[in-house]
Amino acid sequence: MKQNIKNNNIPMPSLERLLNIYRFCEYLEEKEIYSVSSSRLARVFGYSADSIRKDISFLGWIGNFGAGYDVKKLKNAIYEKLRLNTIRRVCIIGLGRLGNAILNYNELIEKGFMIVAGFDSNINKLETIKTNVELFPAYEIKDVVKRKAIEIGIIAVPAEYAQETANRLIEGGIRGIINFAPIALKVPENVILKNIDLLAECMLMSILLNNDNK
Amino acid sequence: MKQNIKNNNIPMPSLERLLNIYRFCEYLEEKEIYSVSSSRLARVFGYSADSIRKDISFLGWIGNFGAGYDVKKLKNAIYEKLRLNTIRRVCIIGLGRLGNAILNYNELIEKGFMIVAGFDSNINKLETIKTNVELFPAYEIKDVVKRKAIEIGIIAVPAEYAQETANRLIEGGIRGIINFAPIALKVPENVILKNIDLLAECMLMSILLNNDNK
DNA sequence: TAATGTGAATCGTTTCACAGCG
DNA sequence: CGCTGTGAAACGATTCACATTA
Repeated sequence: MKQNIKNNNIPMPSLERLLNIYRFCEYLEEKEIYSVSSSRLARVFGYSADSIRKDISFLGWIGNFGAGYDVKKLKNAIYEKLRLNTIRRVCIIGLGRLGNAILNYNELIEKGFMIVAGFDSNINKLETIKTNVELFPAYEIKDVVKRKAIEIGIIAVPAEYAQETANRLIEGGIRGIINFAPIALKVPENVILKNIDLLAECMLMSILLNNDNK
Repeated sequence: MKQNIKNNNIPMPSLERLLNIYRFCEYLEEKEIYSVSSSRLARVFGYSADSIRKDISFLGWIGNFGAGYDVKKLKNAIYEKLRLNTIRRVCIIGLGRLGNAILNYNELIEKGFMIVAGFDSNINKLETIKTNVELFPAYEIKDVVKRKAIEIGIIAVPAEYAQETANRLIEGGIRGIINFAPIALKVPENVILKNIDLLAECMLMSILLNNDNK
C-alpha cells in the first residue's frame, strides 16, 4: 500500500538523506572544503554517522579509510547513482500567492526543473502576472500537459479544486504530482503523488509541543 | 538521533495518519455522512485498513463492531487525545511571495494557529503589505517572540539567512520552527524543527520517476 | 590513529490472522 | 455476516560492534 518504490534498492530514507548530503557537498565546494567525514555530516543533519556511512555504501562508493570522503567524488557519486542530471518539465496550477511564489523559485531550474507552463482558472489573472513562463487557462491543462510533455504538476489551488485539477493533469498524462492542498488526492498507481502540507506540519508540531510538557 | 518524540506513546506515522483521518472526518460531517469504516479510510488515503484500525486503537477508542466508526465520535476522540484544541501563537519571518502566501493562509487560524507577527529585513516592505498581522523589522525578532510568547516560527527567508533567523527565534525562546529554506538548520535539542522543502520533494520525485522506467 | 565499510543485533512499524462482538 | 480490535509474525531501517585500511 505505502509508496515504497526503490531506486536501485536504496531505501527511501537513505535517498532523502543522500539528497541532503548532495546539497551539502555543493555548499562545501563553494566554501572550498574538499573533505568531509561521516561524523561531520551526522552533526550537520542530526542523523547518526552509522546511517550516513550505510547510505553512502549504497552508492557502491569507497571513501578514504581514516580520512573521510572527498567532497567532489562524493557529490558526483550521488549525482550519478541517483541520476540527478535528468531534466524535468514542470507545470504549476493555481497562480495565487503560493503559485506565484513557486513560479519565482529559481532554485528549481538550477536543479533541472523547467517550469514550462502555469495555469489558473481566472483568465484576468493570466494577463497581470509578470513572468517568462507561458500561462494558460485551467481548461487547457490536459492539452498543454500532453503537448508539452510535462511530467510533473505542482498543485497550488484551493483544496476544493485540487482533485479536479489532479484529474485533468492525469488525463494529460502527468507522471508525478506535488500537492500543496491539504486534502487526500486520488491518483492511479502509475502516478507518483507527494503532498506538501503546511497545515499538517503545524498540527503535528503542536502535538509534539504538547507532549514536551510532560 | 532521529526525532522520535512520542505522544502518549502513539508512533509518529500513526499520528500523521490520525491527523489526516481527523480532517477527513470534518469533510464527512460536512457531507452529512455519519459512519465510516476502516476500509473506506484505507481507500481514501492509500493506507492499509489494518494500519488504520491499529492507529484508532491507540485512541483507546471502541468502534462499532460490524458497523464501522461513528464519524463524530471518531473525530472527537482524535481531537481529545491529540489535544487539537491547543491554540498556538505563530510568527512568519520573510515576507516575500511565500511569506505573504502563508500570511494569507486562512486554514491556519481555523485550526488554532494565530499568526501574531510577521518579520522582514526590508523595512519598506513592511509598509506596503496589506494585512491585519502586526509587522516588525527582522532585528526585533528576539524581543517580539519573547514579548508575545510566540511558540512557533515559520521561516520563509532565502537559504543564506535561514540559520541567522533561526538563531534569533531561538534567542527569543521559540519552541518549534517550520523551515521552508532548502538548508539544514542547527537548533538546540529542546526546539522542534520541521522542514518543508519543495526542492527536495521535486528531486526525490525525479529519482522515483527515473526508477519507474525500469 | 582516525576514519570507513559492513554483517549482526536491535528496534519500530506494518501486515497477518483470527478472536470478539453487534 | 461484517467489521473492529489485537497479539504474533514479518519486514525494514537503524544502531551496534568490529574488522579494515591509509
